[in-house]
Amino acid sequence: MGSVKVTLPDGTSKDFPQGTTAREVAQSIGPGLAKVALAAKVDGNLVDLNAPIESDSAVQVITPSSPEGLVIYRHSSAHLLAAAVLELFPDAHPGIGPPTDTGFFYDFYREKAFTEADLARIEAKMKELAEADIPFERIYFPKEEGLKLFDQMGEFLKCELIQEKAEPVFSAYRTGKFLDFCRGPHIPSTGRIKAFKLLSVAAAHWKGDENSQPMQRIYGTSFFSKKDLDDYLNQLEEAKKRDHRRLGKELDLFSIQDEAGPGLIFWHPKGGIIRKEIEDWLRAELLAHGYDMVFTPHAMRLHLWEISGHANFYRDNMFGPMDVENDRYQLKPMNCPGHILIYKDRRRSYRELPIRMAELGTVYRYERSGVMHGLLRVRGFTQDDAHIFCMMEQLESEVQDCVEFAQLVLKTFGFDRFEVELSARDPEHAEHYAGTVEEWSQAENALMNTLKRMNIPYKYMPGEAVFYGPKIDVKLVDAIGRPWQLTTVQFDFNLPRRFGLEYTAADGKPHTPVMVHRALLGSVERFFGVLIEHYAGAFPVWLSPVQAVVLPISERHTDYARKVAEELRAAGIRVELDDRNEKLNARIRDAQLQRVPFMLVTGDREAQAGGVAVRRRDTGDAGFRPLGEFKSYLRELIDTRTNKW
RNA sequence: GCCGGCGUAGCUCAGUCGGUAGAGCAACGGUUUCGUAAACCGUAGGUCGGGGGUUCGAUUCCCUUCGCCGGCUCCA
Repeated sequence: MGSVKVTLPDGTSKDFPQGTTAREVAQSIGPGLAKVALAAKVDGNLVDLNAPIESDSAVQVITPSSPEGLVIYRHSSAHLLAAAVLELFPDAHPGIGPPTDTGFFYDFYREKAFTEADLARIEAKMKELAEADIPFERIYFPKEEGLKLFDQMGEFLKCELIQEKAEPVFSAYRTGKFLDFCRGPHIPSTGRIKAFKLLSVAAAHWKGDENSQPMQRIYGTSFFSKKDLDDYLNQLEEAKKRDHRRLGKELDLFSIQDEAGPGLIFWHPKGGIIRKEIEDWLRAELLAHGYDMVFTPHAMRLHLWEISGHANFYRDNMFGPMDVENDRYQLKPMNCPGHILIYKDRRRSYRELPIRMAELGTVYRYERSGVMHGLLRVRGFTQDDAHIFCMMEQLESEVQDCVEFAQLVLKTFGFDRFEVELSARDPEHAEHYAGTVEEWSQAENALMNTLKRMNIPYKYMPGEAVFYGPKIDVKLVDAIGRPWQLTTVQFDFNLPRRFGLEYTAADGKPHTPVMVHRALLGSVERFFGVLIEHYAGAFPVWLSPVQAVVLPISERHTDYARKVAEELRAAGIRVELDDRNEKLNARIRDAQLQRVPFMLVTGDREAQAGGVAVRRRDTGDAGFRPLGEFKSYLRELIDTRTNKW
């Protein structure tokens, strides 16, 4: 029996008998480590703690503090879930059950649907199985033999997976009565799973194919400690409180009307004023960034969409065409063809480039009935769209300007974190893409260089590009850490060619310009939805529909209160007078619930001294301020678009 | 589109094992004139999402349709 040399992450190495396990390695480092160990990484491969080490290797013990720890733990949690389901529902057939970013799920095929009550029973059974501390036992099967076994068990879905994915000898894990085709690794035993909760049951399709078997997916989450679990559950509660659909109703910002149709947004006065503020800011910035503002029709001849290709490859996402006289018209799903027509309306010189055409362009896209979601997924929306026509050598600086512009958006609306993704072509399938290999490399390099020059970390996503060009997506991260994809900067090789765009270059000859599609907010609707959730309805002063409310203490203070309101209104401040016959407390409560940033209490003392008693929505009573002073303070908060004050 | 759940007053919800419905808040009328998160009394308000069926009788049971919610899939 030989020995193997085990190198630990700190660089030290030690000899062990061949076939020693990672658990024994952990034990030799310290009993404490062995106790918390979940799995191990041997030469970069994740394995079970009791996997034998057969040759010299680098070994790292995976514990709850390792990045991989939680993923493995949740994968094991998914197995625990399946084990519990099979105990209670022998008619359920397990499909797949992976960990996710926030927990885990397991898909089952079963005739009858699981109910909420079933979830509670399953969770109780999981608890029981966890307390029984059942080991996760790794077993190897030759493919044929394993197939036969799963077939005898009636696990037809597992058989399908084994047929497709299994190595000649594959691994499976046994947890009590539950046997699963699984690569692993898993934690040592169910007793280690301390804090978990089942969250919901929903539908899924077998292998994500909607024509395939409908499955029932049970979602759950697990954490190493009860506290982490509680924190997560609280965060879910917090997210629920911020739900823009609920706040949209409570704050009277927008609605969706049954009578009008799903996915179509009605902006109420209070949402409307916020939209106006956003748009005013954006327009001013667009002009400052050298964009031209254009407006294009909402419906155009279908023929135009045939040229652009949308009538073909985008048809499933378009409203049907309408008959007009002897022609067919199409409600626009995109703004690009309109802008292209403006470009094409006369000859263009290289001296004019880049041309940056911006439009708050309202588009209509057909979304399948089950997918609409408040403001975040709708059928009619307004993109803050722009198309940049330029020469290849101008591309980098244009892209940089777009990314900087996106950063300005983030800053202005109080987001401090973002993530960037660069989607490139799949190098294996050049035939799927418009444009030559050289052009693609040039464009991808331009995007990449820009991000590198700007020192922006990004995720490189090969194969994620759309067929017409590579793109940069910016996801902003909101106040409670959720990412939202809004900004997109897309390169386009396709449309300039399809429409035969040209400019006359210095050599006097026609050349084809390149085109960049770019949206910063994405769509005004979605952006608004994200903003509502980000601020939890408590907008900064410049965006608040009502910036201050004046509250006379009793009827005899109404005249003074009215004067206060008029003076603020004259300074362009959105102020309301609440002189309803309600107690001060009640009116304060209403203003708080409406997230009005400032409440101005006016009684005898204030009238006497010519000022207001300021109450802030966040910190409460802020004491007396002379009216003139408060007015300029408020004006400044608005003019500087201050997010925190 | 698919799977599951749900549609009762403006809002949030209760209720009817088949005999046409209630609460709180909001609205309206009155009393009260109040100092930092809900004063008091009263009034009015519903073809129980729409259509069809079963039934002496349907808000309740069945079918269908529209919409919403949780997901799948897809995207700004």
